[in-house]
Amino acid sequence: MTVTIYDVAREAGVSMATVSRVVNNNPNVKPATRKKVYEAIERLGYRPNAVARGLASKKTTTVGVVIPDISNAIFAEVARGIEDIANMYHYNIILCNADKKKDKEIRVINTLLEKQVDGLLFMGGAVTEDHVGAFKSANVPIVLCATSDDHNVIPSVDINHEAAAYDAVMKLIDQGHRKIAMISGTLQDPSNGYARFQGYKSALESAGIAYDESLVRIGNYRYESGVEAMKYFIELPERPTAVFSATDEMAIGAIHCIQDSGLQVPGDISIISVDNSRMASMVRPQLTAVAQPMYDIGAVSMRLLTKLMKKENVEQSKVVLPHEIVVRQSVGGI
Amino acid sequence: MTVTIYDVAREAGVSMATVSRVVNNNPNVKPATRKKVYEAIERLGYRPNAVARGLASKKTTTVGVVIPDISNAIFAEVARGIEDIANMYHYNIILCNADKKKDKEIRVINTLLEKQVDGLLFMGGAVTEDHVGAFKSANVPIVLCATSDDHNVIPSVDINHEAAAYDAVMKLIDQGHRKIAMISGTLQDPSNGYARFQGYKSALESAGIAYDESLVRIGNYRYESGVEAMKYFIELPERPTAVFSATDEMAIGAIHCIQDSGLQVPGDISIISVDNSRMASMVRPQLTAVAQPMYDIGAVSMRLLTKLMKKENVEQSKVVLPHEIVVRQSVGGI
DNA sequence: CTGTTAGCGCGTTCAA
DNA sequence: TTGAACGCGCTAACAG
Repeated sequence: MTVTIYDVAREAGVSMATVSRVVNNNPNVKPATRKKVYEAIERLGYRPNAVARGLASKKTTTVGVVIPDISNAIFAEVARGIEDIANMYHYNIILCNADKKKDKEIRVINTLLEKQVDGLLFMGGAVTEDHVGAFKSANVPIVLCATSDDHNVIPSVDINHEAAAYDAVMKLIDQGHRKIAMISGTLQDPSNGYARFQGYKSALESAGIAYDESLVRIGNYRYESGVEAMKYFIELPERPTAVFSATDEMAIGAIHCIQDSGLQVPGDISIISVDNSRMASMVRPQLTAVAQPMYDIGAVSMRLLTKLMKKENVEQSKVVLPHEIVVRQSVGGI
Repeated sequence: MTVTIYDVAREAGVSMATVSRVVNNNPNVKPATRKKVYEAIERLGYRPNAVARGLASKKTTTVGVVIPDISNAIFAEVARGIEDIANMYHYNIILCNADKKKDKEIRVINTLLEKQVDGLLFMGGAVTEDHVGAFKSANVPIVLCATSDDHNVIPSVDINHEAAAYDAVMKLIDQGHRKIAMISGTLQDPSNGYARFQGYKSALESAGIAYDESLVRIGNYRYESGVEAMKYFIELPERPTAVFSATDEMAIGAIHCIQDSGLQVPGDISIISVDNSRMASMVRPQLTAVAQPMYDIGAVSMRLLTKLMKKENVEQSKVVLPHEIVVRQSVGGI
């Protein structure tokens, strides 16, 4: 039924070792022999069995990717960066959604490890002790991707979320805004949530603006929660003149909420966010945002992982990619 | 270093066959023995090697997914549907982007097959003879997902793209429009391109409207190409009163182009599209669109694949999911 | 440059 | 209910 390396060997009149050599591009094969083997392979339609190879060589050329949610544009972009680089280095990726749920994350990490992936890219919520434990039980390299690690012990690639948020809010302050609201993600989320919230607070603080709890709403990163939050802000006795959103999508919800209630962006209220997904230029007014280089985060972390897997020594195991503010039309002066 | 089933066997004082049985939940094990084995597993931190298991059992519990581009929201949604169901049936997925490029598709299909996936989900451009050849050389089930197959010989899950387009254009016609333009995808793309274009033409025809070549522009599915196409239409001596876009994203580009040139949607020009991605309600005016149930297409095709992999007999190997028109605000009467 | 021989870690008969 | 033994298809020494 299935044709094996042994069949090819017989067909070509050589040993299976020789077939293995030509299949793996080992130079120590006489061209004539190589040709014979290729012909036999062709004739038989031989396809190497990567599972057997994996068992024998202890390498699978596949890496595990745990991701919160592939249907989220941000993560999908990261995933594309990962896969492109993986592909370039002849790795395949096993993708697992874990929705930032700790138990699900631990579970998929384990099944990925059972599948003998050569490395693991982890994108998730908080990195807890249990995560670190699971990582340590693996004897393959791990890199955190767009995820922070308080313990600072696992290689990672990310932006500085707090600084990004700080810069965004500073932009608002520079334009003269003082009453600045924030649509945040859950504070349980270290990077997209907590860190960005901290950035917001410290920007206010460094401008001497008192932090006002009533000016912060927690959303779930989605469009609808952006409009909900904004609705709340608009109904405030003294409504903010600007709002900082932790994500583009919530920002777009906020913009539409403002417009739907007869106000103008940025005329009445300015909006800024962090992400700069492709959607940012797909709104009117176009969204001013701090750019988070998602594709690059994916690509760089995969590249780092390849180095780790090859046991090359890396100078920098914690890389922080730069962010920059992309000025479009949603922020105005006061 | 790595603890194997043999180590566990020794630790528990049983044979490796017994360990294998408890790991695989074989009922023929005395509870006391089972307990001993579990304890040994715990003590040693044993993790079954799925590669070895795959070689021995000839099943990997992983399926291959070839997808055009995971960073495209539409496909990302399908992928999520796939992964959720895969997960439910304890499969993992290896994801490969192939950008609808034939040679890349063939290549990844082959590496996926080398990796001994138990099944394959194919989402791509045209299904050529070469594709069919590759599929046949596999001795695992394949299902086409959101992709059509002219030869009609491979199991598939999709909507009827032509009918969806027809319905969309009919909606416009029902509102009194006669001068209806189309922003199409490339006609080389069977489903998103050619089929939707055919639907457009046949809707016109059934309404007795002459087809006008100058009213069709080919885009690349992206936002920018939507604004390009619309710019062209607006500058026409007699501009259309409605436009049908093959995708949401191009439709949103068209809406913004119209608005940026001082016209109104739907006051001056109506817009309708096929997709109904989450973005459709993230524009003003909100986009009227024919809904393509992407998540379901993914979920159903994965479900179908599980049946095929279990050799259950399926009644319907070509499933066409229903589409429906979601009326929002971008279409008006004339 | 080529062939022989051991495993890789596990599932699966077949006996007991 | 349990164990012994074989083989899955291939890589990796080691010889020659």
